[in-house]
Parts: sequence; structure tokens; C-alpha cells
Amino acid sequence: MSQVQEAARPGLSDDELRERVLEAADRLYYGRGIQAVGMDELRTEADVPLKRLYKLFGGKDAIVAEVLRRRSALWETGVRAAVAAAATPREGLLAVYDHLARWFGETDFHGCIFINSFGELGGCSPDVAEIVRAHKAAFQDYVAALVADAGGPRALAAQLAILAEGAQTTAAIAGTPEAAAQARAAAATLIDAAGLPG
Amino acid sequence: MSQVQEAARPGLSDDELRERVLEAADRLYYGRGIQAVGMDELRTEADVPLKRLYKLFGGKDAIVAEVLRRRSALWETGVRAAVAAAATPREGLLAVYDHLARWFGETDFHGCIFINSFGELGGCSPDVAEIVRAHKAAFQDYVAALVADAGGPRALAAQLAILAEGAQTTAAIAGTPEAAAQARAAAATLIDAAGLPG
DNA sequence: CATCGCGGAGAACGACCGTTCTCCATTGTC
DNA sequence: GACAATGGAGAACGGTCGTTCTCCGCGATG
Repeated sequence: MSQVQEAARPGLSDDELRERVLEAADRLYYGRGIQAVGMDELRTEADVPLKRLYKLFGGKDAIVAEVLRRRSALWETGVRAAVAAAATPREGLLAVYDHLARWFGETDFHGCIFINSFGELGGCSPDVAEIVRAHKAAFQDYVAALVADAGGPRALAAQLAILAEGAQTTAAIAGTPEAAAQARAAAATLIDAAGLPG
Repeated sequence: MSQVQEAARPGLSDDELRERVLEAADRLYYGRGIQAVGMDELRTEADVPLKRLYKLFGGKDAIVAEVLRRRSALWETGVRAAVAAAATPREGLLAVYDHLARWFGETDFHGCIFINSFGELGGCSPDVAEIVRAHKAAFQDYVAALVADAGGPRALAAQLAILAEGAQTTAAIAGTPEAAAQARAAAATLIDAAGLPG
């Protein structure tokens, strides 16, 4: 058995390695913060040669941006699926908070990676700040579209989005998931007060 | 004029120097993040000898903790004053969001330093995480007391706190202050729906 | 078989971190 | 006036960061 273990395989594709790196980076950055995780630890966790890592991504900044973009797409997919499963427009809006509740209940929940990254790097990295801003703006636009489809007033959308944001920070800091249910109840009250059809 | 400019004074008191250091640390940490600001930059900004800095505080962790504790006290003072100026319990609750609106409108607003610090260090520093948790818990307790005094239901307090949190993150990331007014409108709706006397 | 080039492992590099230490001017005391 | 003590300025230290480079074993090619 030579010292070369992995190279015995016909050679892992670039796409496969990118996937491994991004999965590891997501897990490490989300759990401990971006600055706290060095390239060497990422290299070890993903089991990818450092040289290949730099050839595939160019540098840490690009990996961070890619991780955030993937999380954004994952979030969008998840919330859209939750909303699509609802029977009525009103329940579709409330399904957003049920989706949050499931997320908050996961054992490795550590808050919203966009809020966390913005707190960590927003003051120093315009790139990260812009990705976070775009992600949150897209969510607000999505909620606005849901509210419009449901025939609700324009002002309701911003209020519902603020409730979702507040639930995320509250649950993350408290370390408990009940903020989702509290935000859901508040959302239901706001929706009803807006005279939205049930 | 010798090279010793400051020492010509009879000697700055420890309290005075502590104040200068904490003021500079607050400004730098809040604007750019904690890990992005080194002790040398803090030394320069506060114009305090590095040796004295370590004698006064012991280390960076202690400075960070002290900055957060001061911000917590400052926030508590500010929000209590805003509430106290209100004529009725209902307006007292809404005054919280007016206070947020004034804060969001400040030119150097960069979000909530507790949310930011938690995002940056919450996964690595139990000390920071605990200070942030305690600060947010104290705010929730304060809102709960206001709601109780106003005769509102227990569930309303958590909803109002979540709105305040969401407004802070939304305003910080978007870079605009309108989330405060949106949260205030939502709060008014929730308060009215709870049947709280006007 | 000789040679070449690719890719992997990890050392090396410069920069910066938090912290400590060295050196020196100044000051208060006998 | 000699001298210990204080405190300032900044170099030094060990460690870690992101990134690059060196070296070597390997497979492909003539």
C-alpha cells in the first residue's frame, strides 16, 4: 500500500471536489464563523489538496461567496416548497413560519448565516454585505408577491418579513425555537387585521 | 518641546484612560467588527500606551466584554427614557419603535452590536454569547413588564420583542431606517388586536 | 526505457494577531 | 546630587492567517 491512497481512484472530478469543499465550508463557517475557520482546516475537513482548492476557487473570498450563494438558493427552494404545500394564500404566508419552526428545531441550528456573516464581515467586506443584502431583498420581494397574490395590502409584506427576521435572531441568540411559533401567531393576527380572506 | 507630549500633564487618571479606551473600542468594534480591530489600532485610536492598556483591562476579551456591558446599559437607559416620556401604556410600547427609528437614522448606524457580535463570535466565545443572551433576555423581560403593566396578554410581549429584533436586522442589512416605522405599525396592530386599552 | 508534465503533500512566506519585554527619560525621595 | 521607581515608546515573540512554492512520485508519450 503506497502512501498515495486517493489517487488510486481514476481521479475525482472538479465538480465532485467543489461539492466536497463547499459542503465542508458551509458546515464549518456556519458553525464557528468565517474568520475562525482557516484554509488549512477546510482543506483537512474536505480532504482536498490545498493546491487544488486554490485552483478550483481562487481564494477564500470566492469560497465564502459561493457558500452564501448556495445557502441562498437552498433557502429559497425550501421556503417555496413549504409555501406551495399550503392550501390557501393565507396558509401559504403562515407556512413561512412553520418552515422556520422546523429549521429552528434542527440540532445544528445556529441562526441565519446571512445575518451572522453580515455581523462578522458586513463592516469590512462589501462583497459579503452585498450578497446578504440581495438575499434579504429577494426574500422581502417574495413575501411581497405572496401578499399581493393573496390580495393583501402592500404594508403587510414588510411587517411579515420583519417578523421572520426577528424570529431568526431571537431563536439563534436564545438557543430555543419558540420564536417561530410566536412570530407565526403575530403574523396570523396581522393577516387577519389586514382583512385578508381566510 | 520634548518628545513626551502627554506626560507633561499631571498624569491622566486610570478612570479617564479607561473611558478613552472604551469609547474608542466601542466605535471601532461597532463599525468594523471585533476581530477586524487589533490592539495596536485601538492603542493608537485611544492614544493610550499599550502597557497601560493591558494593566487596565488585562486583555482584549475583557475590553470586548466591557464594551458590550456599556452598550447594554446605554440601550436600557435610552429605551426606558423613551418609554417614560409616553403618556399612556400603549404609547409607551410604541415608543420603543420610535426610539429604534431615531437610532436607525443616525449616520453611523451599523445594526445592533449584540446581534453583530453574536454572529461574529457566538459560535466560538461562550463569554460573548452569554452577554448577548443576557442582554436580549433583559429586553424581553422589560417588554413583558410593560405589556403586563398595560394589561396586555403574556403572548403579546414576545411578539413585540420579535418585531424589534427584526427591525434591527432589517434596517442594518438594508441600510435604510424604514423598518422601524413598519415594525411600529405592526406593533400597533398587534396591540389593538390584543384589546389593550388605548 | 528515458523523459516530461501533472498533481499531491506539506513546508515556506510575509503579514498580522494578542501579548510581553526591553530600553530609556522622567520624577520623587534621601 | 545619587538613585530607585514609574511609565512611555516601540521592538520582539510565538502563533496563526491566506497564499505560494518546493519537492517528489506517478502515468503518459516518444
